[in-house]
Amino acid sequence: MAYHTLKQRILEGTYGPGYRIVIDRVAKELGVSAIPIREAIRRLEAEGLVEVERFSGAKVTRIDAKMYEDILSALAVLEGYATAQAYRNLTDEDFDALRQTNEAMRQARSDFDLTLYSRLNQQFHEIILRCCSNRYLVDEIHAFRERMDAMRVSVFNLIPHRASDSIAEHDKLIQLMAVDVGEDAVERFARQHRLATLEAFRRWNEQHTRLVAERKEGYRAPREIHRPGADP
Amino acid sequence: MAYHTLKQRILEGTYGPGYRIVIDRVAKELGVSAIPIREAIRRLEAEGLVEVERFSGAKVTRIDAKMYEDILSALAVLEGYATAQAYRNLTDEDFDALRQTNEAMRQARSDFDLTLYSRLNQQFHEIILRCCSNRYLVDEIHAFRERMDAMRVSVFNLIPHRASDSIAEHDKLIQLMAVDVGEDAVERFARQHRLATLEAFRRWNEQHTRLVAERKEGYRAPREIHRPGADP
DNA sequence: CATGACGTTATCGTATACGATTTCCTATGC
DNA sequence: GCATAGGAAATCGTATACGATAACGTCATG
Repeated sequence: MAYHTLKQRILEGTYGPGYRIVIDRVAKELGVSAIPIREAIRRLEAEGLVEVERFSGAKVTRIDAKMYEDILSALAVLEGYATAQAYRNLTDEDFDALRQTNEAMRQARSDFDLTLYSRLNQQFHEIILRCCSNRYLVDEIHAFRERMDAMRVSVFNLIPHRASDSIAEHDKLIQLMAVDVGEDAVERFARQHRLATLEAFRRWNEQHTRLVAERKEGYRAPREIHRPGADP
Repeated sequence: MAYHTLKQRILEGTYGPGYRIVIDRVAKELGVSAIPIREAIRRLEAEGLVEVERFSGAKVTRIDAKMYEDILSALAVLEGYATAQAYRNLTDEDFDALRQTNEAMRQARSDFDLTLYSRLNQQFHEIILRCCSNRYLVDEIHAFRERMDAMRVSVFNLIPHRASDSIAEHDKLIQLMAVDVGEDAVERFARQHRLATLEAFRRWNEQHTRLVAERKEGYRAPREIHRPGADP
C-alpha cells in the first residue's frame, strides 16, 4: 500500500527534509496509478509529514531547530502528565520489567550498542504508557514521538544521547513511582526527564552554530531525459 | 474546495457522528468528480474526523463520553503549559483586552446570550495563546479545540456552561499572571480551569445516565431511486 | 559569469470509464 | 411477522486520458 511505503521512507530518512516526492514516478515504481499515491499524500499532509503546494506536488516537511524544540517540549508536557496518570496502574510485573529494561540499557551503553539502547529506551517508556487509560493522550504521544524519531534520523542524528543521565533518571523515576510520592512529583520528574533532552539538544545546537536543518538537503529525484525514439 | 466544505459540515454538525458520507453524491452536489472528494476524505481521516472502511466509504467518527473526557484532559494539560509559557509575553494592552473580554462575558451571561458568551470565551483564551512562542503547541491546542467544538455541536450541546465560575476564574487568572506568581502556579490554575469543565461534564453525564453519544444518530443520506426512463 | 526570456517537457489535478464490493430491496419459506 | 437468500443497484477504488501548470534547459544579452 502506497501510504505505508511513503510514510516508512519518510520516517526512516530515505526521503529527507525538503525532498520532493514525484507522484508519477512513485506510482510507476509501485505499479499503481497516481490516484492512490495522491490519496496517500493527502494523509501524510494532514499528519504534517509533507507539505503540498498546488501544482508543485509534495515536499517532505522541513524542520528547523525551533520546531524540534517546540515538539520536544510539548511532548515533555504530555509524557509527564501521562506518566502521572499511569503509574498507579503499574503492577509488580511492570516494575520488574522497568528495572530489567533499564539494566539492559546500562549494558547496551557499556557495549556502545546505540540501536539496542534506543529500542530499550522506547520500551521503557512504553511499559508505563500502556498503563495510561487516556487512549487519546497515548495516541498523541505516539504521533509526537514518531515525528521526533523521523527528524532524528534525517537531520539530528548526531545529537548526544546523554545515556548515563537517562539511565540514572529512569532508576529515580521507578523509585518515585514505587513509593508513590504523588502525581505532581511524578509528573514533574517525568517531564523534566524529557526536557533534559531538550537542554542537551540546545547545547549541542549552539556548539554547532550552523542551522542543522540546512544540512543534508533533501535529495531531489533525478530527472529522466526523454528523447524521441529513446527506450522508456 | 471539497475539503473545506466537508470539514465545515462535520464541524458544524450537519454530518453527525456515524453519518456515512457518500462520495458520489457529494461529488455530484459540488459539481466535481469523486477524486477530489476522496482526497479530502483522506485528509479528514488523518485528522480523526472520519473513519474510512475499505469499500464502505467514510463515516463521521463516533465519539463517546470517555473520548470526550480524554481529549478534554489532554487539552487542559497543553493549555495549562501554554498559558504558563505565554503570560510573561503579555503586554499592558493584552491585559486590558483580557479584562474587557471578561467583562463582556459577564454581560453576555446576564443577557443569556450563549453564542456571544462562547465566542468571547474563545477570544479570551486566544489573547493569551497568541503570546505563546511554541507554535507547534498552539497548533495542537487549536486542533484539540476544533475537535471539542465539533463534538459539542453534534452531541454534547446541552452541557451546562458553568458561566459564573468561568468568569470568576478568568478574573483570578488575570490576577495571577499580572502579579507573576510563577509558571507553576499559573500552569496549575489554567489547567484546573479547563479540568473544571471536565468535572462539570462528568456530573452532567452521570445525571443523564444514557450514553450521550448514542443520541442523535448520524443522519444517513437518503437513497435516490433510479428507475429506467426516469429523469436524473 | 550572471540574469532573463522563451519554449519544451515533466508533472500535477481531475474527469471519465469500468471492474470490484457492499448495500438495499424483493421474494420466499417458516 | 420475521429470517434468509438472491439479484439489482448503488457505491467504492483506481486506471487511463487529457488540459493546466511548474520545472527545466537553452539561448541571448549585459
